[in-house]
Amino acid sequence: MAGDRPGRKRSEVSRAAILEATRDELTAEGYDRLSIDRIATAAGVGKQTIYRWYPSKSELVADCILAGYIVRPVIMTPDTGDVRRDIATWIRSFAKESRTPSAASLTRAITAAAAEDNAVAAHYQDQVTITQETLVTRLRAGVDAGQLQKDTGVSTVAETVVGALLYRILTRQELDDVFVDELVELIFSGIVNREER
Amino acid sequence: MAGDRPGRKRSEVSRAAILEATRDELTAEGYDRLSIDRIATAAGVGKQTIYRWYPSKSELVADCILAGYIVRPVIMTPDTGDVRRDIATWIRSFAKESRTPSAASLTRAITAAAAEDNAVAAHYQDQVTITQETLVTRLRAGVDAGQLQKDTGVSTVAETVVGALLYRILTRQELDDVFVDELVELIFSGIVNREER
Amino acid sequence: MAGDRPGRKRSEVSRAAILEATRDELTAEGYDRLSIDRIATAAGVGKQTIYRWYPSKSELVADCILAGYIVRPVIMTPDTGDVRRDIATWIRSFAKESRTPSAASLTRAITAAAAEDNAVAAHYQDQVTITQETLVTRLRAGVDAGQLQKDTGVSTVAETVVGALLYRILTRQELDDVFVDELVELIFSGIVNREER
Amino acid sequence: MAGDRPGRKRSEVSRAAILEATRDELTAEGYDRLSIDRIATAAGVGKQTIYRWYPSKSELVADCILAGYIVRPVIMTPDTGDVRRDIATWIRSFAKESRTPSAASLTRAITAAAAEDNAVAAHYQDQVTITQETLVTRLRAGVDAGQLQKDTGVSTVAETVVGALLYRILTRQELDDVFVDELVELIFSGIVNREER
DNA sequence: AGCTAAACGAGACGGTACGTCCCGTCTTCAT
DNA sequence: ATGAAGACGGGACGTACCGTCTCGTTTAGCT
Repeated sequence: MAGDRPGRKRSEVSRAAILEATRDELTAEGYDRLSIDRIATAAGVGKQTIYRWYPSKSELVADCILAGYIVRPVIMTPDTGDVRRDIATWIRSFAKESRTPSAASLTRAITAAAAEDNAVAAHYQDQVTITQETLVTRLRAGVDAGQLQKDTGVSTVAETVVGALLYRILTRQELDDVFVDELVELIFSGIVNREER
Repeated sequence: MAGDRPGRKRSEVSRAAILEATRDELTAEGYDRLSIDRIATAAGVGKQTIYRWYPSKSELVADCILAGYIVRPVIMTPDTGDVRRDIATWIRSFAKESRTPSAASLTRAITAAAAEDNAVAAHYQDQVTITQETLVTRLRAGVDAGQLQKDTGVSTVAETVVGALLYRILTRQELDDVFVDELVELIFSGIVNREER
Repeated sequence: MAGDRPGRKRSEVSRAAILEATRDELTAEGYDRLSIDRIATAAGVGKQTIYRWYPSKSELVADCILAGYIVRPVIMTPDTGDVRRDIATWIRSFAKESRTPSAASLTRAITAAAAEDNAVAAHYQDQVTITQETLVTRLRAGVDAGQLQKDTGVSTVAETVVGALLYRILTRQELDDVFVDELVELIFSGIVNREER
Repeated sequence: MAGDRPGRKRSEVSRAAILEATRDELTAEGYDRLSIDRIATAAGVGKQTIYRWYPSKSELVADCILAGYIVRPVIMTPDTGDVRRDIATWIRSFAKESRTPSAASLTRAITAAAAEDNAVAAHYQDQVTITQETLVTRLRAGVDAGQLQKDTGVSTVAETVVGALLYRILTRQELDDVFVDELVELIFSGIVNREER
């Protein structure tokens, strides 16, 4: 069989401890100030056990994301039949959850990590895609129901929404109701003045 | 007179050398791997000369932005009378410029810096605001001309556009024509299906 | 019968491989830089197989000496009837053999080991004693033959000779003919001037 | 002028602290178990300050000897006119001093160091030479006074005496009166039986 | 012209963290 | 039961940088 090599197996206990410690450090200190020494100590693990599995700080963070230690809780939206209301609810939930200081700082940290490293960026992308899934699904249902235009670039819309929200988080601006409302209005109605057409 | 203290004056040659070296390091290595020692050596300057003026890495980067060493070239748009065409042109220019590898990596580095540090974030915000200025001005003109809706949240629109573009840069996705076109369509027309109203 | 326990018996092949690898490491690197990991790899043996039999680095080296992997070839001297000539021959042989670079470095390594560790020192002492044996025997024969003084502290003489030789090896001085001749003269005749008595 | 380089000067306080800590570690742990980390901590010094001046553990120990932090107190001998008595006194003093546990362990450590490293060996040699100086001087005076044979290889005698003593220290044998007396007898009278000539 | 003082390059300092090597132990599979 | 393979918690290695602190030197304003 494949995995029947001799030698001790990888300790899942250690793996979990390392990833938890990494997430905590990331939240508390940010990506820039991550310290492998500190993570090892906090996880009660030898440094080599970290380096054995992760060639670099970024791979560690990447696995942290992959293993689901750094997740925005997936936001669900009921399908009330009114797309705009449902999407607005989703955005409002996201905004609310983002106002938690620790969530915001973890988001900033992980975004910085993604910005600086290719490997992290890939996993980050996957993770955000999952977050967007509900949004995309609801939008698609709206298209099918004829409420949204047939040729709507559903994923572009989702990305634009998430991009706008992340931008506010990164620049440390409030995700307040005014912004959310304007964003929803923008997304749905656009800015063209149709009265004078 | 103020500032007429005795002693040697701050060397502008050194200041410029430091900021240039910082920008180069930032482009090449990213914010995370910035090294003051290396900057000092590259700039041919003693470390103390850096620390005399910048209490920390982030302040240095902040001044680097402030002094215009890290700028996206301000993109101008002619007012052809057609708002949508003009905005599309602006976005397309931004996208094109962002496809330069060094511009993209510098953008990522500085965004990471902003994500991790408050002081940088503030200057970053200012800088992006300047970048958005043309966009905002053109949009406002469109509103005045009656082409756009009166209550358009002009700066929210600008932020959403920039947010979406930055998001693509951060996640290392192509800023291709399809995305740009869909973004423009989204911004102007929204996604609601007006046929079946 | 004793030792008839169940299970696989200790592999003499492994034991030999370990001791040989230890001797080689010792010669090449010295006691200070001995590495159990490297020995295990070189011997094609698991580390545990070493630790099962040797509680520490020093015990390993001690057994290495005990098992005769680290020996100065026993120097024999014919009994020509002339003690002084025979002893001189012995010393000259020892000196010659010590001029081999690998023999010298192994001697230094093992001496360092003995200096730093009690257990090694004991075995070292035994080993040197064996080396001295021929010397002591020949000296004793000389005493019996009336050529040497009756109350000669035979083992003190042997130790002094060996001590002097080792001292030259440790300090990396040549064991040249001049030194050997002076040593022999010293041992046999002493330094007192008998002419003017 | 020569030494007018820019930059902060080497801290003599740190140098002294490092050498003292090294000597203490050497006495307590031996050469093999020397730890630069521990020395740095004990000396209240950054590790780099050690590595800046000493490329390796052995260079550090070498400077420690050179700077006189590891010395056997120089043993003086009055010239009573009786060479044998004076030399015996010297040896007895050396033996007595060597019975101090810390002196013995430091001697063993430094001898191990000399055995394993060329650079240390050179300085060690110098240091021992100084120790032997008194001995050599007294012997030479004995030769001049006609008490010793004219062609006595004075330094070979000194080396043999010291070599024999060090050998006993290395192998952890007592430097008792019996040994000392036999050594003195051997050195002065040799072992040849003159009665029956 | 001489004095005082700030800024400069250079570089040593006490430290923190890095990524690697090795220690001695423990676990797993194969013989 | 023994053995090789190899992961584990931990200690030390030698290096890179941090931010601070002297140094000798240069440049300015003030007397």
